[in-house]
This record gives sequence, structure tokens and C-alpha cells, in this order.
Amino acid sequence: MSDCASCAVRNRAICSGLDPDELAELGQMGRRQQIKAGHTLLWEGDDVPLVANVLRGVLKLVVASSAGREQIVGVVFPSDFIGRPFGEESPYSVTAITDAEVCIYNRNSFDAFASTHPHLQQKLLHRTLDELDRARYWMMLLGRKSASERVASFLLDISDRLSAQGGEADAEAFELPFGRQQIADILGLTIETTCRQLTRMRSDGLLDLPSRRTVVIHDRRAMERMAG
Amino acid sequence: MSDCASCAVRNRAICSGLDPDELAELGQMGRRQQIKAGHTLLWEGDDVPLVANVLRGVLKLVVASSAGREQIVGVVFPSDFIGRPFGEESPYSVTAITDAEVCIYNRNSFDAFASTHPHLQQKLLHRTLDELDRARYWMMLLGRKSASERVASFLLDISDRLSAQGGEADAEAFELPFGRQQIADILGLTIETTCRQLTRMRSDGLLDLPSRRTVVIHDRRAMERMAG
DNA sequence: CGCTGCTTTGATTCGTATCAATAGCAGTGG
DNA sequence: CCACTGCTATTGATACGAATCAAAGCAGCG
Repeated sequence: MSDCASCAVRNRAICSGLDPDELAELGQMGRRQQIKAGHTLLWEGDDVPLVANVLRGVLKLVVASSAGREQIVGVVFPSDFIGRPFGEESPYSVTAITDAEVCIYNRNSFDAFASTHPHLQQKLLHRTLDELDRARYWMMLLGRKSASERVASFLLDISDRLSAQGGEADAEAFELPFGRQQIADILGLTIETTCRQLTRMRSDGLLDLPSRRTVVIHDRRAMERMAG
Repeated sequence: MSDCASCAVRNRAICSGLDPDELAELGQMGRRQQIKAGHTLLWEGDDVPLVANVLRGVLKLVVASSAGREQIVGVVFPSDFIGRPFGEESPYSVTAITDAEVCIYNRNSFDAFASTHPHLQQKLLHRTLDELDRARYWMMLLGRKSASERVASFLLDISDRLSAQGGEADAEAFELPFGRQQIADILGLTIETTCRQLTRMRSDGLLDLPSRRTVVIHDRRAMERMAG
């Protein structure tokens, strides 16, 4: 079981707002697990009977085409929920892109618990609706935006999500949890195109790239214009 | 109020499975509305306080980029649910692409009803999870598939959804509810590219296009291969 | 019959992918 | 501490697929 009292995300994850006894019951069902960067928790197409909360780290949701091309269809941060409740098989893989820690539940037990705890189900519904909105916005980006618009949109989005996570003091300077290939897989581009766009933005003075993973936005206004 | 007893989708929409008295209460809140093809029910960004069930017809969910390019992020059929419960503004427009009829609820009343009826909320959650899976698969299509793969995937998907609707006797011959521009807006392509792919598929013997909106799939196996 | 709007086909341009090579950083072991 | 190795990132040259621009074809409708 998990020790919910010491949980880093207990006020933000779906568990928040549960009664103490409900929390105890759910806590009985969960167990913590460490995942090393690069390791995969769920495989696309597998019937993996688990769901989880992210306690620490960043993970990606990946759908692969039959030709082996990969598209990242979601990125989850601490307090986010992982998995496909009320479903047979996972429609995507879930892989840690940094070292991570998750709180795992058996899916059937979780489903049963959710079905009998409307509070929790409502939280899950709200989260799923938010995810759906995000996915649909991303569909527009993937279907209709140019490479430069995509990269600008990505940087603004990540900057927002990282500061919402509260880690970064300054929304304009942040550490990407992604390598270039992963950014490309999020944006539906190649690594070369992604790279060229970043280089151009740097030479245009929009941003600085002090190290591989560090971004400093100089002109957010211009970047918003570029994001389209 | 709506007459649920005569409702064409009462066994398939989220209302199914409600007790008779719950159904009566929900029925009190709903009213039917006709929508002509081309008319818009919800505007992107507006705070439109309504949600709805589709009774008849087909509608599209559209997100526009600031440059005016349109991406269709969802297509809804009879028994599907429309709108953004528990949210302020609609993240997309909803426009009828055929003449349609919907059963409309005030969003606040619906939210309140859903919050007190776990059964309904669970149905809504299941639907939303399914929509999310579909959206994520579509993200992969938009980010990673070529024009021919997209068109093939689209035809297979629509064929499936139409036969699931039960209207068509033959899954291989069906009537598209979309014009070419709309197909292009679903696939993140231009109308010309969409057209050329269809023409090529016809000359390759994969399908026939007896009229503008009619598709007859001749070689489903080959089309599945082409869909990637 | 002749509009009108949608669709198809053609010619060309442009953006991004691909292919190829180099550069730079991080970790390893001498 | 530095050479070595492997991996990630960057830059360059070219190819290719889809967009764009332009025009013609075709169906539905007054």
C-alpha cells in the first residue's frame, strides 16, 4: 500500500477531496513504483490491467504507425493520471522520459472503486474532458500549423505547464524534460526541422538556448505571434 | 420538454439506462431543436451554456487557427453527445453538415443533474474516454501519415462508423455525409490533394466513386494496407 | 438553358523530409 | 586530466510530397 499522507501530489491528484476513510481504502489498493528514464510502463495494444498516478517525473504517451513512425499523443506530469480505466487494452504506450515514480492501481479494483465513488469519478471525468480539449487543440496544430508555428506553440505550452507545476520560478527560463527527437515526435516533425526552427528563433533573438535542454524566452509577444 | 419515449436514440444515447423517473426529470430539461445543414450551434470561444444529444444528422467540431485555416477535430452522429460539460467556453465550433436534430439541455442544469446521478456521469465518462482514444489516434494520423494513408484510414473509419450507425446494409458501399473540402479539413490536407488521392485509388481499382458522395470499396484488404 | 458552386485536373512552387557529414557534449577508462 | 567512444544535436545539399495557383469539367437548380 501507499502512504497517502506523505504523497507529494495528494492535493492535486484525483485522490484529492476524498474522505479520510475513502483515502485509506484507495491507499490500500495502490503501490508505489519507480521507473527509470526510458523504461516503458504500458505497451500499446497490450491488455495491461493497471492505472496510475504520477508522483514524480515526466512520461510520454506514444502511438506508433505500422511503418514505425512515432507520434507522442500526450505528456504527463506529477499529479496527472495514467491509463485507460474501463477499457481492455491500452491504445498507446506509456514511457518515462525522466526518472519517475508512480502510484499504481489494479485497473479492475480501481474501476470498481470509481464506480462506487461518484466524487472520484467526477474528478476523473473533469480530467478526461480537459485532456480531450488539449488533444483536439493539438489535432489542429498537427493538421494545420507550419513547422515554425508548431515549435513556437510548443515552447509556450511547455512553459505554461512547467510553471503550473510550480517548479520554475521564472516562466521565461526553463529546463525541457525532452530531447530534440521527442520534441519532433510531439510536433509531428523531424528532428532536423525542429532543430532548424530553434536555431532560427535564436538568431532572430526570440530566445536563447544556453544548453541542450535549457530555453530562455526573450520575446514572448513575438513568440505568441509566431505560434499563429 | 422532450418526449423521450419517442426518441430515436433513447437506447443508445447517454440517457439510456436511466430509471423512468430519472428519465422524466431529464426529459423535462431537454428541448428538441432542428438545425439546417451549414448552421452553427456553438461558436469556438463563446460561452454557450448548453450541451446536447444528437438525434438525427451529422455535425462537425471545428478548431480554426488564427490564420483562418480550419481543422475538423471531431464528427458526431446520432446518439453522440455534444458540448463541454463542466467548462466555461466551447473550445471548438459545432456546425451541422447535414440537416440535423438535437436534444438540448441547459449546461448548468445538466451539470447539476449529472453531478447527482452517478449513472449518467459514468456514461459520460465512458464516452469521453472513447473520444479521447479516437482523438489520440487521429493525432498520430495527422502528425505521421502521408496523404494516401490518411485518405485510406478515413474511408475505413467512416465505413465502420456508418455501419455501426446501422443505416447501411453493406459496409463496402456507403454515402459520405461530407463534401471534399470537409474531408480535407478532417485529414489536414487540401481539397486538391484529397481529390487526387481518391482519383488514384479509383484508377488503382481500390474503389469506385459512382457519384460525388458515394464510395464503393472494392478491395478492403488493399485499403487496409494502404492505411498503414 | 445558363447560372452557381463543387470537383477534378494540370503546372508550378514551396516547405519539410531525407540523406549525409560534422560538431559538441557526457560518460568511461587509461 | 585527457583521449576515446557513443550519443545527441546541428548544419548542409538535395529530393519529394503536398500546397498553391489556375483553369476546366460537371452536377444541381432556378
